[in-house]
Amino acid sequence: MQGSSHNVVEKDDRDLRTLILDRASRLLVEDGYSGISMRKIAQAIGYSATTIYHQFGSKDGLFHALVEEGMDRLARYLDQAKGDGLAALCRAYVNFGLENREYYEIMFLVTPDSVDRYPIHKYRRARRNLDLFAEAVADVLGAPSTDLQYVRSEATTVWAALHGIVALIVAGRIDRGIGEEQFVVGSIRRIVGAYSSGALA
Amino acid sequence: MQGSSHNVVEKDDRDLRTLILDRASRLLVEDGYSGISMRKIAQAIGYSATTIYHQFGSKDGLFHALVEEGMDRLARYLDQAKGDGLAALCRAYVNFGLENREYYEIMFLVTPDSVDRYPIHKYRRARRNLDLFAEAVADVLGAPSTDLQYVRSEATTVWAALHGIVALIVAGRIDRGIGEEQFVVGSIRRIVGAYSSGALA
DNA sequence: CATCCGTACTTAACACTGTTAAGTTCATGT
DNA sequence: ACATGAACTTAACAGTGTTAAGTACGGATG
Repeated sequence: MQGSSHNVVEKDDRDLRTLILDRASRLLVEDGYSGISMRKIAQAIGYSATTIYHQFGSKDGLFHALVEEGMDRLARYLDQAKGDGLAALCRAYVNFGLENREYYEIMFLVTPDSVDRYPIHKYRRARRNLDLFAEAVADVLGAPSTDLQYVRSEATTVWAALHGIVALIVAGRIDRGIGEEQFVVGSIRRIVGAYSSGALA
Repeated sequence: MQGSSHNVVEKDDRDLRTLILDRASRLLVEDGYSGISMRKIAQAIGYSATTIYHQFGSKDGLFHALVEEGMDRLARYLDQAKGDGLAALCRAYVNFGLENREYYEIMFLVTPDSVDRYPIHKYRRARRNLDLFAEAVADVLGAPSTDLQYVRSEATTVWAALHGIVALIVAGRIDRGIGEEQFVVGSIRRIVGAYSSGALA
């Protein structure tokens, strides 16, 4: 049924595509995810909403593209902290989340009902980001890089903890009596501590 | 402007109110948050949508009531594990999240754009739940119950880690190669470990 | 009895959303 | 000159939260 979209990406389409993405990104940052709509984006670029559909197929399509861009941004944060140890990597992750709240929202907070059929290949970026944590965790644990599954699981645990931190802060659910910076620093210290001091063999 | 709602809660209104809440809860569990709408709920109980507005003021009003109910459910889970140590409390939290995904979604995952002006008094329940963690953390740390602010902050760190676990699992973002149960158990062990083995004085 | 009044509820609309069928416009190739 | 197809638009559908206006009824008051 929906096989009508030819997925045409010719030379000139690139321009329109990036124009849409740029404006959408702008509006996303300004108004948050729930503040943007296909019509608003369309109006902002001077095209009709249907044009966006011709380019991205659906709002999810545009959504995915923005998520991808967010993953790249995150990767830049993490790459910069690469090699500086687990604590630095954790801090970089949290910094990304707090400094790019709207991107964090669409990347990890919003579930557009179609998260199940996310095109898997688009998650290579996400997995690569996780692998950065796996490396750092393996380092701290005195990695037997044989058991990759185990290291990945532990890296996911670290990621979950960090995600919890960012998610609660971004959602404004942390008690105001608790200083944000102190909370972040203290939490990361706990996370790293759980892996450093010979804990759990 | 919106001061027109008399907030009338007489005898008979209780029935209709709980009728709405029951059906809404049912639909929430069956269809998830995005699957319910005022009109659908109204149709399910044989009233017009406007009637729900007369009872709850807005979708957010109904939403808040459901969140409150969810907080009670969570409290029941946590109370059952009370006194059995931090690990048991953590496990109870995660179990609640995984066994009541739709409630967890509206409680901590969905941000209805008005999370800022949540009526604070409704968060007594939420804070009480957090206090249960504070107690358990204080126990494990060899509590100087003087520094309540510090204990609360550490309890929030634990909560954040647990929230991350549930959030990622519920959102289906954990790599399928990682066993859910093993992941949960391993993560909780790390969390408890971060506080038990004389870590961080 | 008749009138008023407020409660409980409904209908109908507004402005918005994502989405799509059915065009239209227009340059290009034959 | 004609056909093709790509690029783009208009107009609509079905749905959303929300609200103004109105109806029906029951009880109190003149």
